[in-house]
Amino acid sequence: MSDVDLIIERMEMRGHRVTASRRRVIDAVLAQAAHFTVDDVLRGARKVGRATVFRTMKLMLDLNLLCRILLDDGALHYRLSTRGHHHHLVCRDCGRVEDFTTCDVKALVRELTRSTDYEIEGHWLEVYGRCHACRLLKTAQEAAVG
Amino acid sequence: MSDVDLIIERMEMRGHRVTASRRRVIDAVLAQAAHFTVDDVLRGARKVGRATVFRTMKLMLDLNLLCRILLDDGALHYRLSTRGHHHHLVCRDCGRVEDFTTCDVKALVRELTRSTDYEIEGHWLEVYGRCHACRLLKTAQEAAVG
DNA sequence: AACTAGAGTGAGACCAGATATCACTGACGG
DNA sequence: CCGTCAGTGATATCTGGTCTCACTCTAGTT
Repeated sequence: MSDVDLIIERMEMRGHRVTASRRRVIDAVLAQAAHFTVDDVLRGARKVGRATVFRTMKLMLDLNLLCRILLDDGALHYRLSTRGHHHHLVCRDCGRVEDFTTCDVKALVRELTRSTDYEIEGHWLEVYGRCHACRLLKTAQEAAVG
Repeated sequence: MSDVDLIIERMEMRGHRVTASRRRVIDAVLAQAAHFTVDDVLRGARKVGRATVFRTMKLMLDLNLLCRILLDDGALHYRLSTRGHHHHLVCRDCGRVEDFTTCDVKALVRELTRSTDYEIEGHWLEVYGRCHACRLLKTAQEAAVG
């Protein structure tokens, strides 16, 4: 099943109509890079009204078809997401993103529960770094200069 | 040393003047609850210009006197912070915050480095839950209804 | 004490991301 | 075929934040 079909199916499953406008937004979202802003989608879905783009993206967020990704400067971007709970490893240079699910927070949750007496219900984790390609590039540049 | 003095000292140490306007912003920040928006500070520092409030808070952010805290709805709030790297455990009901530093991400970093070949440089972690008081309140309310 | 460079200020314009309003459209069930 | 209601889009508005620019204040220099 293609991404488009999956998205459409999930929307219909929840009783939402897949109109021409929504379809255009979905197409524009699928055409984006690893992560993007609403504005990027707006530019990619020309004939669709601003409000509808925001509404459709919020809907996709609610249906877990999109997720948000926090850049290290505090900006929130969007990203396609067809799975559930996961985190992001973002390359600070090129913006490339790897999803990962192995956040072993059990130990942390246990300790926090004990020390603070909170009932812990969720967490948000983003990891930042530099991907292999960008690291190679950087060392090559440094070698050229030095 | 009081919080005010600490903040003033750190500002002066870095060559920034502590003017009357900045002083008013600092006072307004110190008067806030666990976390707050720029707008809250704006309301608390009446005679100071909007731009100056933003500038001063950014300065305090740069000097690690403030930190940002990501609420689970994606909103970014500010919080007083006199220490370095730490994370937040936020109560979803009352907004109370506990700081903690024990984020044992070493294992995660090792695994991600191995599996993705990124050089990992940083992370952002927020934990959400319900504090003891809010839990008590909730169970009391449920008992009253049921 | 007067001078001056430069940090800091504030009113206001502007910008981006997002929501609210409201008249309209168009798809579907009866 | 009609009524209903989800969805649409133009537009206004809001919020969080930056930019600009003329101004002020202050610390250091003569």
